[in-house]
Amino acid sequence: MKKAKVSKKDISTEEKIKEAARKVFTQKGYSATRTRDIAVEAGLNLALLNYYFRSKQKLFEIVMIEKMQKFFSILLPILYDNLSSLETKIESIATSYIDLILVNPDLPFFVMSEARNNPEIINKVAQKKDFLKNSVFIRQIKEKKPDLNPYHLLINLLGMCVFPFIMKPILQQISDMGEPAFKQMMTERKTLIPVWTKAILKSK
Amino acid sequence: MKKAKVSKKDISTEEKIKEAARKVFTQKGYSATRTRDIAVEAGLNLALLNYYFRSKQKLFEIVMIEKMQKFFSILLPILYDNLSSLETKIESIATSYIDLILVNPDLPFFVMSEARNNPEIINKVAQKKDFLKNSVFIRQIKEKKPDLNPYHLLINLLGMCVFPFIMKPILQQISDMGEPAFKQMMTERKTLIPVWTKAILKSK
DNA sequence: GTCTATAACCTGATAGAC
DNA sequence: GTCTATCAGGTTATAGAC
Repeated sequence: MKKAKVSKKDISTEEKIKEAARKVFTQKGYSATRTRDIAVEAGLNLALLNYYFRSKQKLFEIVMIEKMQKFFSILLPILYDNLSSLETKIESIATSYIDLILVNPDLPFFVMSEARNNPEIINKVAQKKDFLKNSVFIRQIKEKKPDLNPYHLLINLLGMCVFPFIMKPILQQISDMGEPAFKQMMTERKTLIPVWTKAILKSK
Repeated sequence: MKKAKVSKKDISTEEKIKEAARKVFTQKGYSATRTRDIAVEAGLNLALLNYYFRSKQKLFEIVMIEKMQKFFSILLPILYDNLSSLETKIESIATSYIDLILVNPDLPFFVMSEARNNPEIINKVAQKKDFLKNSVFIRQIKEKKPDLNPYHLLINLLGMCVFPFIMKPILQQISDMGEPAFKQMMTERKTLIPVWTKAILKSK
């Protein structure tokens, strides 16, 4: 019997495990996390993980697909929006991605990392092979700048949003930048990235 | 007794192990590699790893520091070059990084990934805490664009070089881009990134 | 559904023969 | 120096009591 109402203090054991799994897997990756870590994080014992999910692998795949969807669910509707201009799309992507990642700082690294170990999993969430090629976004770039490979621009845009978070551990070691300064910088980037991207579009 | 001459077919066992360790560790990361994988890759047996290097951890640290140095050894001399202009530095960084990573495609991910698990290790290779802040490069950006946080530009520049390699597994799944097209794109970027970076510098 | 205890397996490291 | 065999400890998964 499932409960109809779920308050913060009254979540199902299954959900407790998932929540703990989300946290530990995204922080440490598949190989480095032990099922014990998840059990402890959830305040439960090991046996329950296997009772609710058959194995570490199964539990991981659930979390993985969820996170992948989170990562792509921002991109997809914007890329395929027929009504908005290219400029508007660029602004939307920058703002939504940075806001998303500020709240989920481990997300980009986790997605990139596990996509490497298991590239097929991307197909489970990103429909057809050439969904990028046929997007409105790519078409709009081609119209604006026919001589440029449009993927360059998409990579730059995503990179400017995502890469700072990936480089953060190194950046904080080799500079005097603390956590508040980093967040401040990422907030600035929400308005700067569209300006820069447009400058790139206009260049030479 | 060490040999004076070392041909390709006549490398020491120690070096065979190191070479195998480089390959497996950079591909799979610390946690996911088993010492057995390295032994097989080297065409040797497990016991020899512990004979030459005391433990998995020790062997890893050797590889890790080596790779870190490889990654930073490009940046350092350019950042501190008193003679070259900012524009020249930008061109040097783009060209050298992309050339380096085209030959070592797993390098950036490995460095970012393991720097996360073990941030202190960066200090073993990147001298003092504020070596970035006092660099000629950062000073030159400040002169050219006093209103901009100079780290923005460095992050953009590095990101444009490095991020495509990090995103490659995803990119190849969601687009029709194969290996030759990817390499072609990265070669194009060697000349495009400086153009874009200068456009960013000139932007409002 | 939840727990403790344990099985079954894997992995890093070592002993000891050659 | 190199190998085979094996240990010791940890990890995933399951059995069985409650």
